[in-house]
Amino acid sequence: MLDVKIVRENTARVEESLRKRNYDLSILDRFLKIENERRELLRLIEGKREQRNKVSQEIAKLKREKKDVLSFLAEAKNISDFIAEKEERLKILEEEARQELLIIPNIPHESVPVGKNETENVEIRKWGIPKKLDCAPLNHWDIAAMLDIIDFDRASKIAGARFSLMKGMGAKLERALMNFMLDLNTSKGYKETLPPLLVNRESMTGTGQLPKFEMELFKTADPEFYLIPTAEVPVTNIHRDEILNESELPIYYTAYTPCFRREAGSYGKDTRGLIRQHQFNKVEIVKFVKPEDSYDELEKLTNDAEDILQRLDLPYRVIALCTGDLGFSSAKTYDIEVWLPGQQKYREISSCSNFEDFQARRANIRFKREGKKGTEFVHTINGSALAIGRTVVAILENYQQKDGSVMIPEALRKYMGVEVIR
RNA sequence: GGAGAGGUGGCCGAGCAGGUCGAAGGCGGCGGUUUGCUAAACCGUUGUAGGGGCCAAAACCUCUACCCAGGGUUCGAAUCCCUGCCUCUCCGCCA
Repeated sequence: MLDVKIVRENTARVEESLRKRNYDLSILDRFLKIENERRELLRLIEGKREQRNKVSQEIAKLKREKKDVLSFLAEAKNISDFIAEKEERLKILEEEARQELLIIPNIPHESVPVGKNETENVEIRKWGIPKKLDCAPLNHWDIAAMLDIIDFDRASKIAGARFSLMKGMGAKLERALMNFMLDLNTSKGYKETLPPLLVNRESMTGTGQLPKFEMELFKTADPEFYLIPTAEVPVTNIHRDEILNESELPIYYTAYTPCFRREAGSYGKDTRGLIRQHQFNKVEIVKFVKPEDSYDELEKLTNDAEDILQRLDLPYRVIALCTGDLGFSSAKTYDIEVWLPGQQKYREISSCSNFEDFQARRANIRFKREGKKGTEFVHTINGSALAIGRTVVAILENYQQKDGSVMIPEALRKYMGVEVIR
């Protein structure tokens, strides 16, 4: 959520932001129209309330002196009736203004490249060289079928499309990756957490999934909970409605969780294999930082996610999302894309974003500076480190061998207990 | 699932036979006195948001709202009534 003051007093900046993101400018006009009416009405009501409070105090005084108050009662009643009527309208306006404000996206940072869509994202750096395989590269689902470590057919019997059943060394590979990633992240100062996978509406609104993206979420009926699409949601909400001390910052968390996504609107995309699932495992890293540090911290967080790929010796590149591809809540995002020989393409395996104070304002996460009056919103940053299903894909495809077996990356062997899956 | 207790400021905790209560007291924070230094003691100060005075800020003054949330009663609600949410205790059931 943007600062109402910025929207009101710095409208041009918000307009530019919407234009760069290819958003319809009408959402801004709608908001401003409602907001102006709301302010005007609020002034009127506050003036009337002042009147009423004065009369009420007068009544209290007269009563104490045992004097007659009848004429004042009638006057006060009139004012109260007037206020009650106007307040109804005010409530409607307040709710409307809030709803409009909640669907205005964050303002991209000045360093974000301007562009229409994902084709105009900018490559920042590349690491590693795709290995020359001594055979024609296979897709991970063919490799997995041959090794009998992922069973998509039975998964669809049990649940449906876009689910997977990991078996044997496949299941163990997922578990090994979780442990490897969590161990590495915690060694860098990220505190391990294991949060709820079902959350309430407030939490989803706090991080920006609601109200705009309801269609992308799974939801339980009674009682009503939302299944998390990423650990970002419960972990960022750890400090919702809190005031942190400056000395506590920065706070680093890491969390392994399953993630649940409807994937509505992605019919026909990545229908085979592990790339796009309704349920997948992910290790996330999240930071709460002071505003002046947030862009340095984003770079460091991105490096921390890259470190995992380097240790697994998987080639990747880092791209900066352009304004047209940037997520709703994000001010700046780096995607890390891993090389997949089976597709002969780089595919997203992590997304690292600085939300500045956009989530913090929605979720009301503030901090107090030492010796200073008042509070400020923290900046929140998070990234995948990493998406585990896609890491499995990358390992299967990059480490496949001519005989159909798959080597285990050096760093993972102590977690797997074997050097090769065959 | 059954029975009970409770949700007040950064924290703890009074107030709850409706009026001068934004709310006693304590802790913490900040400023000061004292001190070789530290501690202690003492004095003062200390909520958030929005609006107006002055739209260039800051300070100051002033108004409005906020005692879990939402409704209701009333001239007036932290206080009374209803609903919801959350927390805790006991019993039952359960991985």
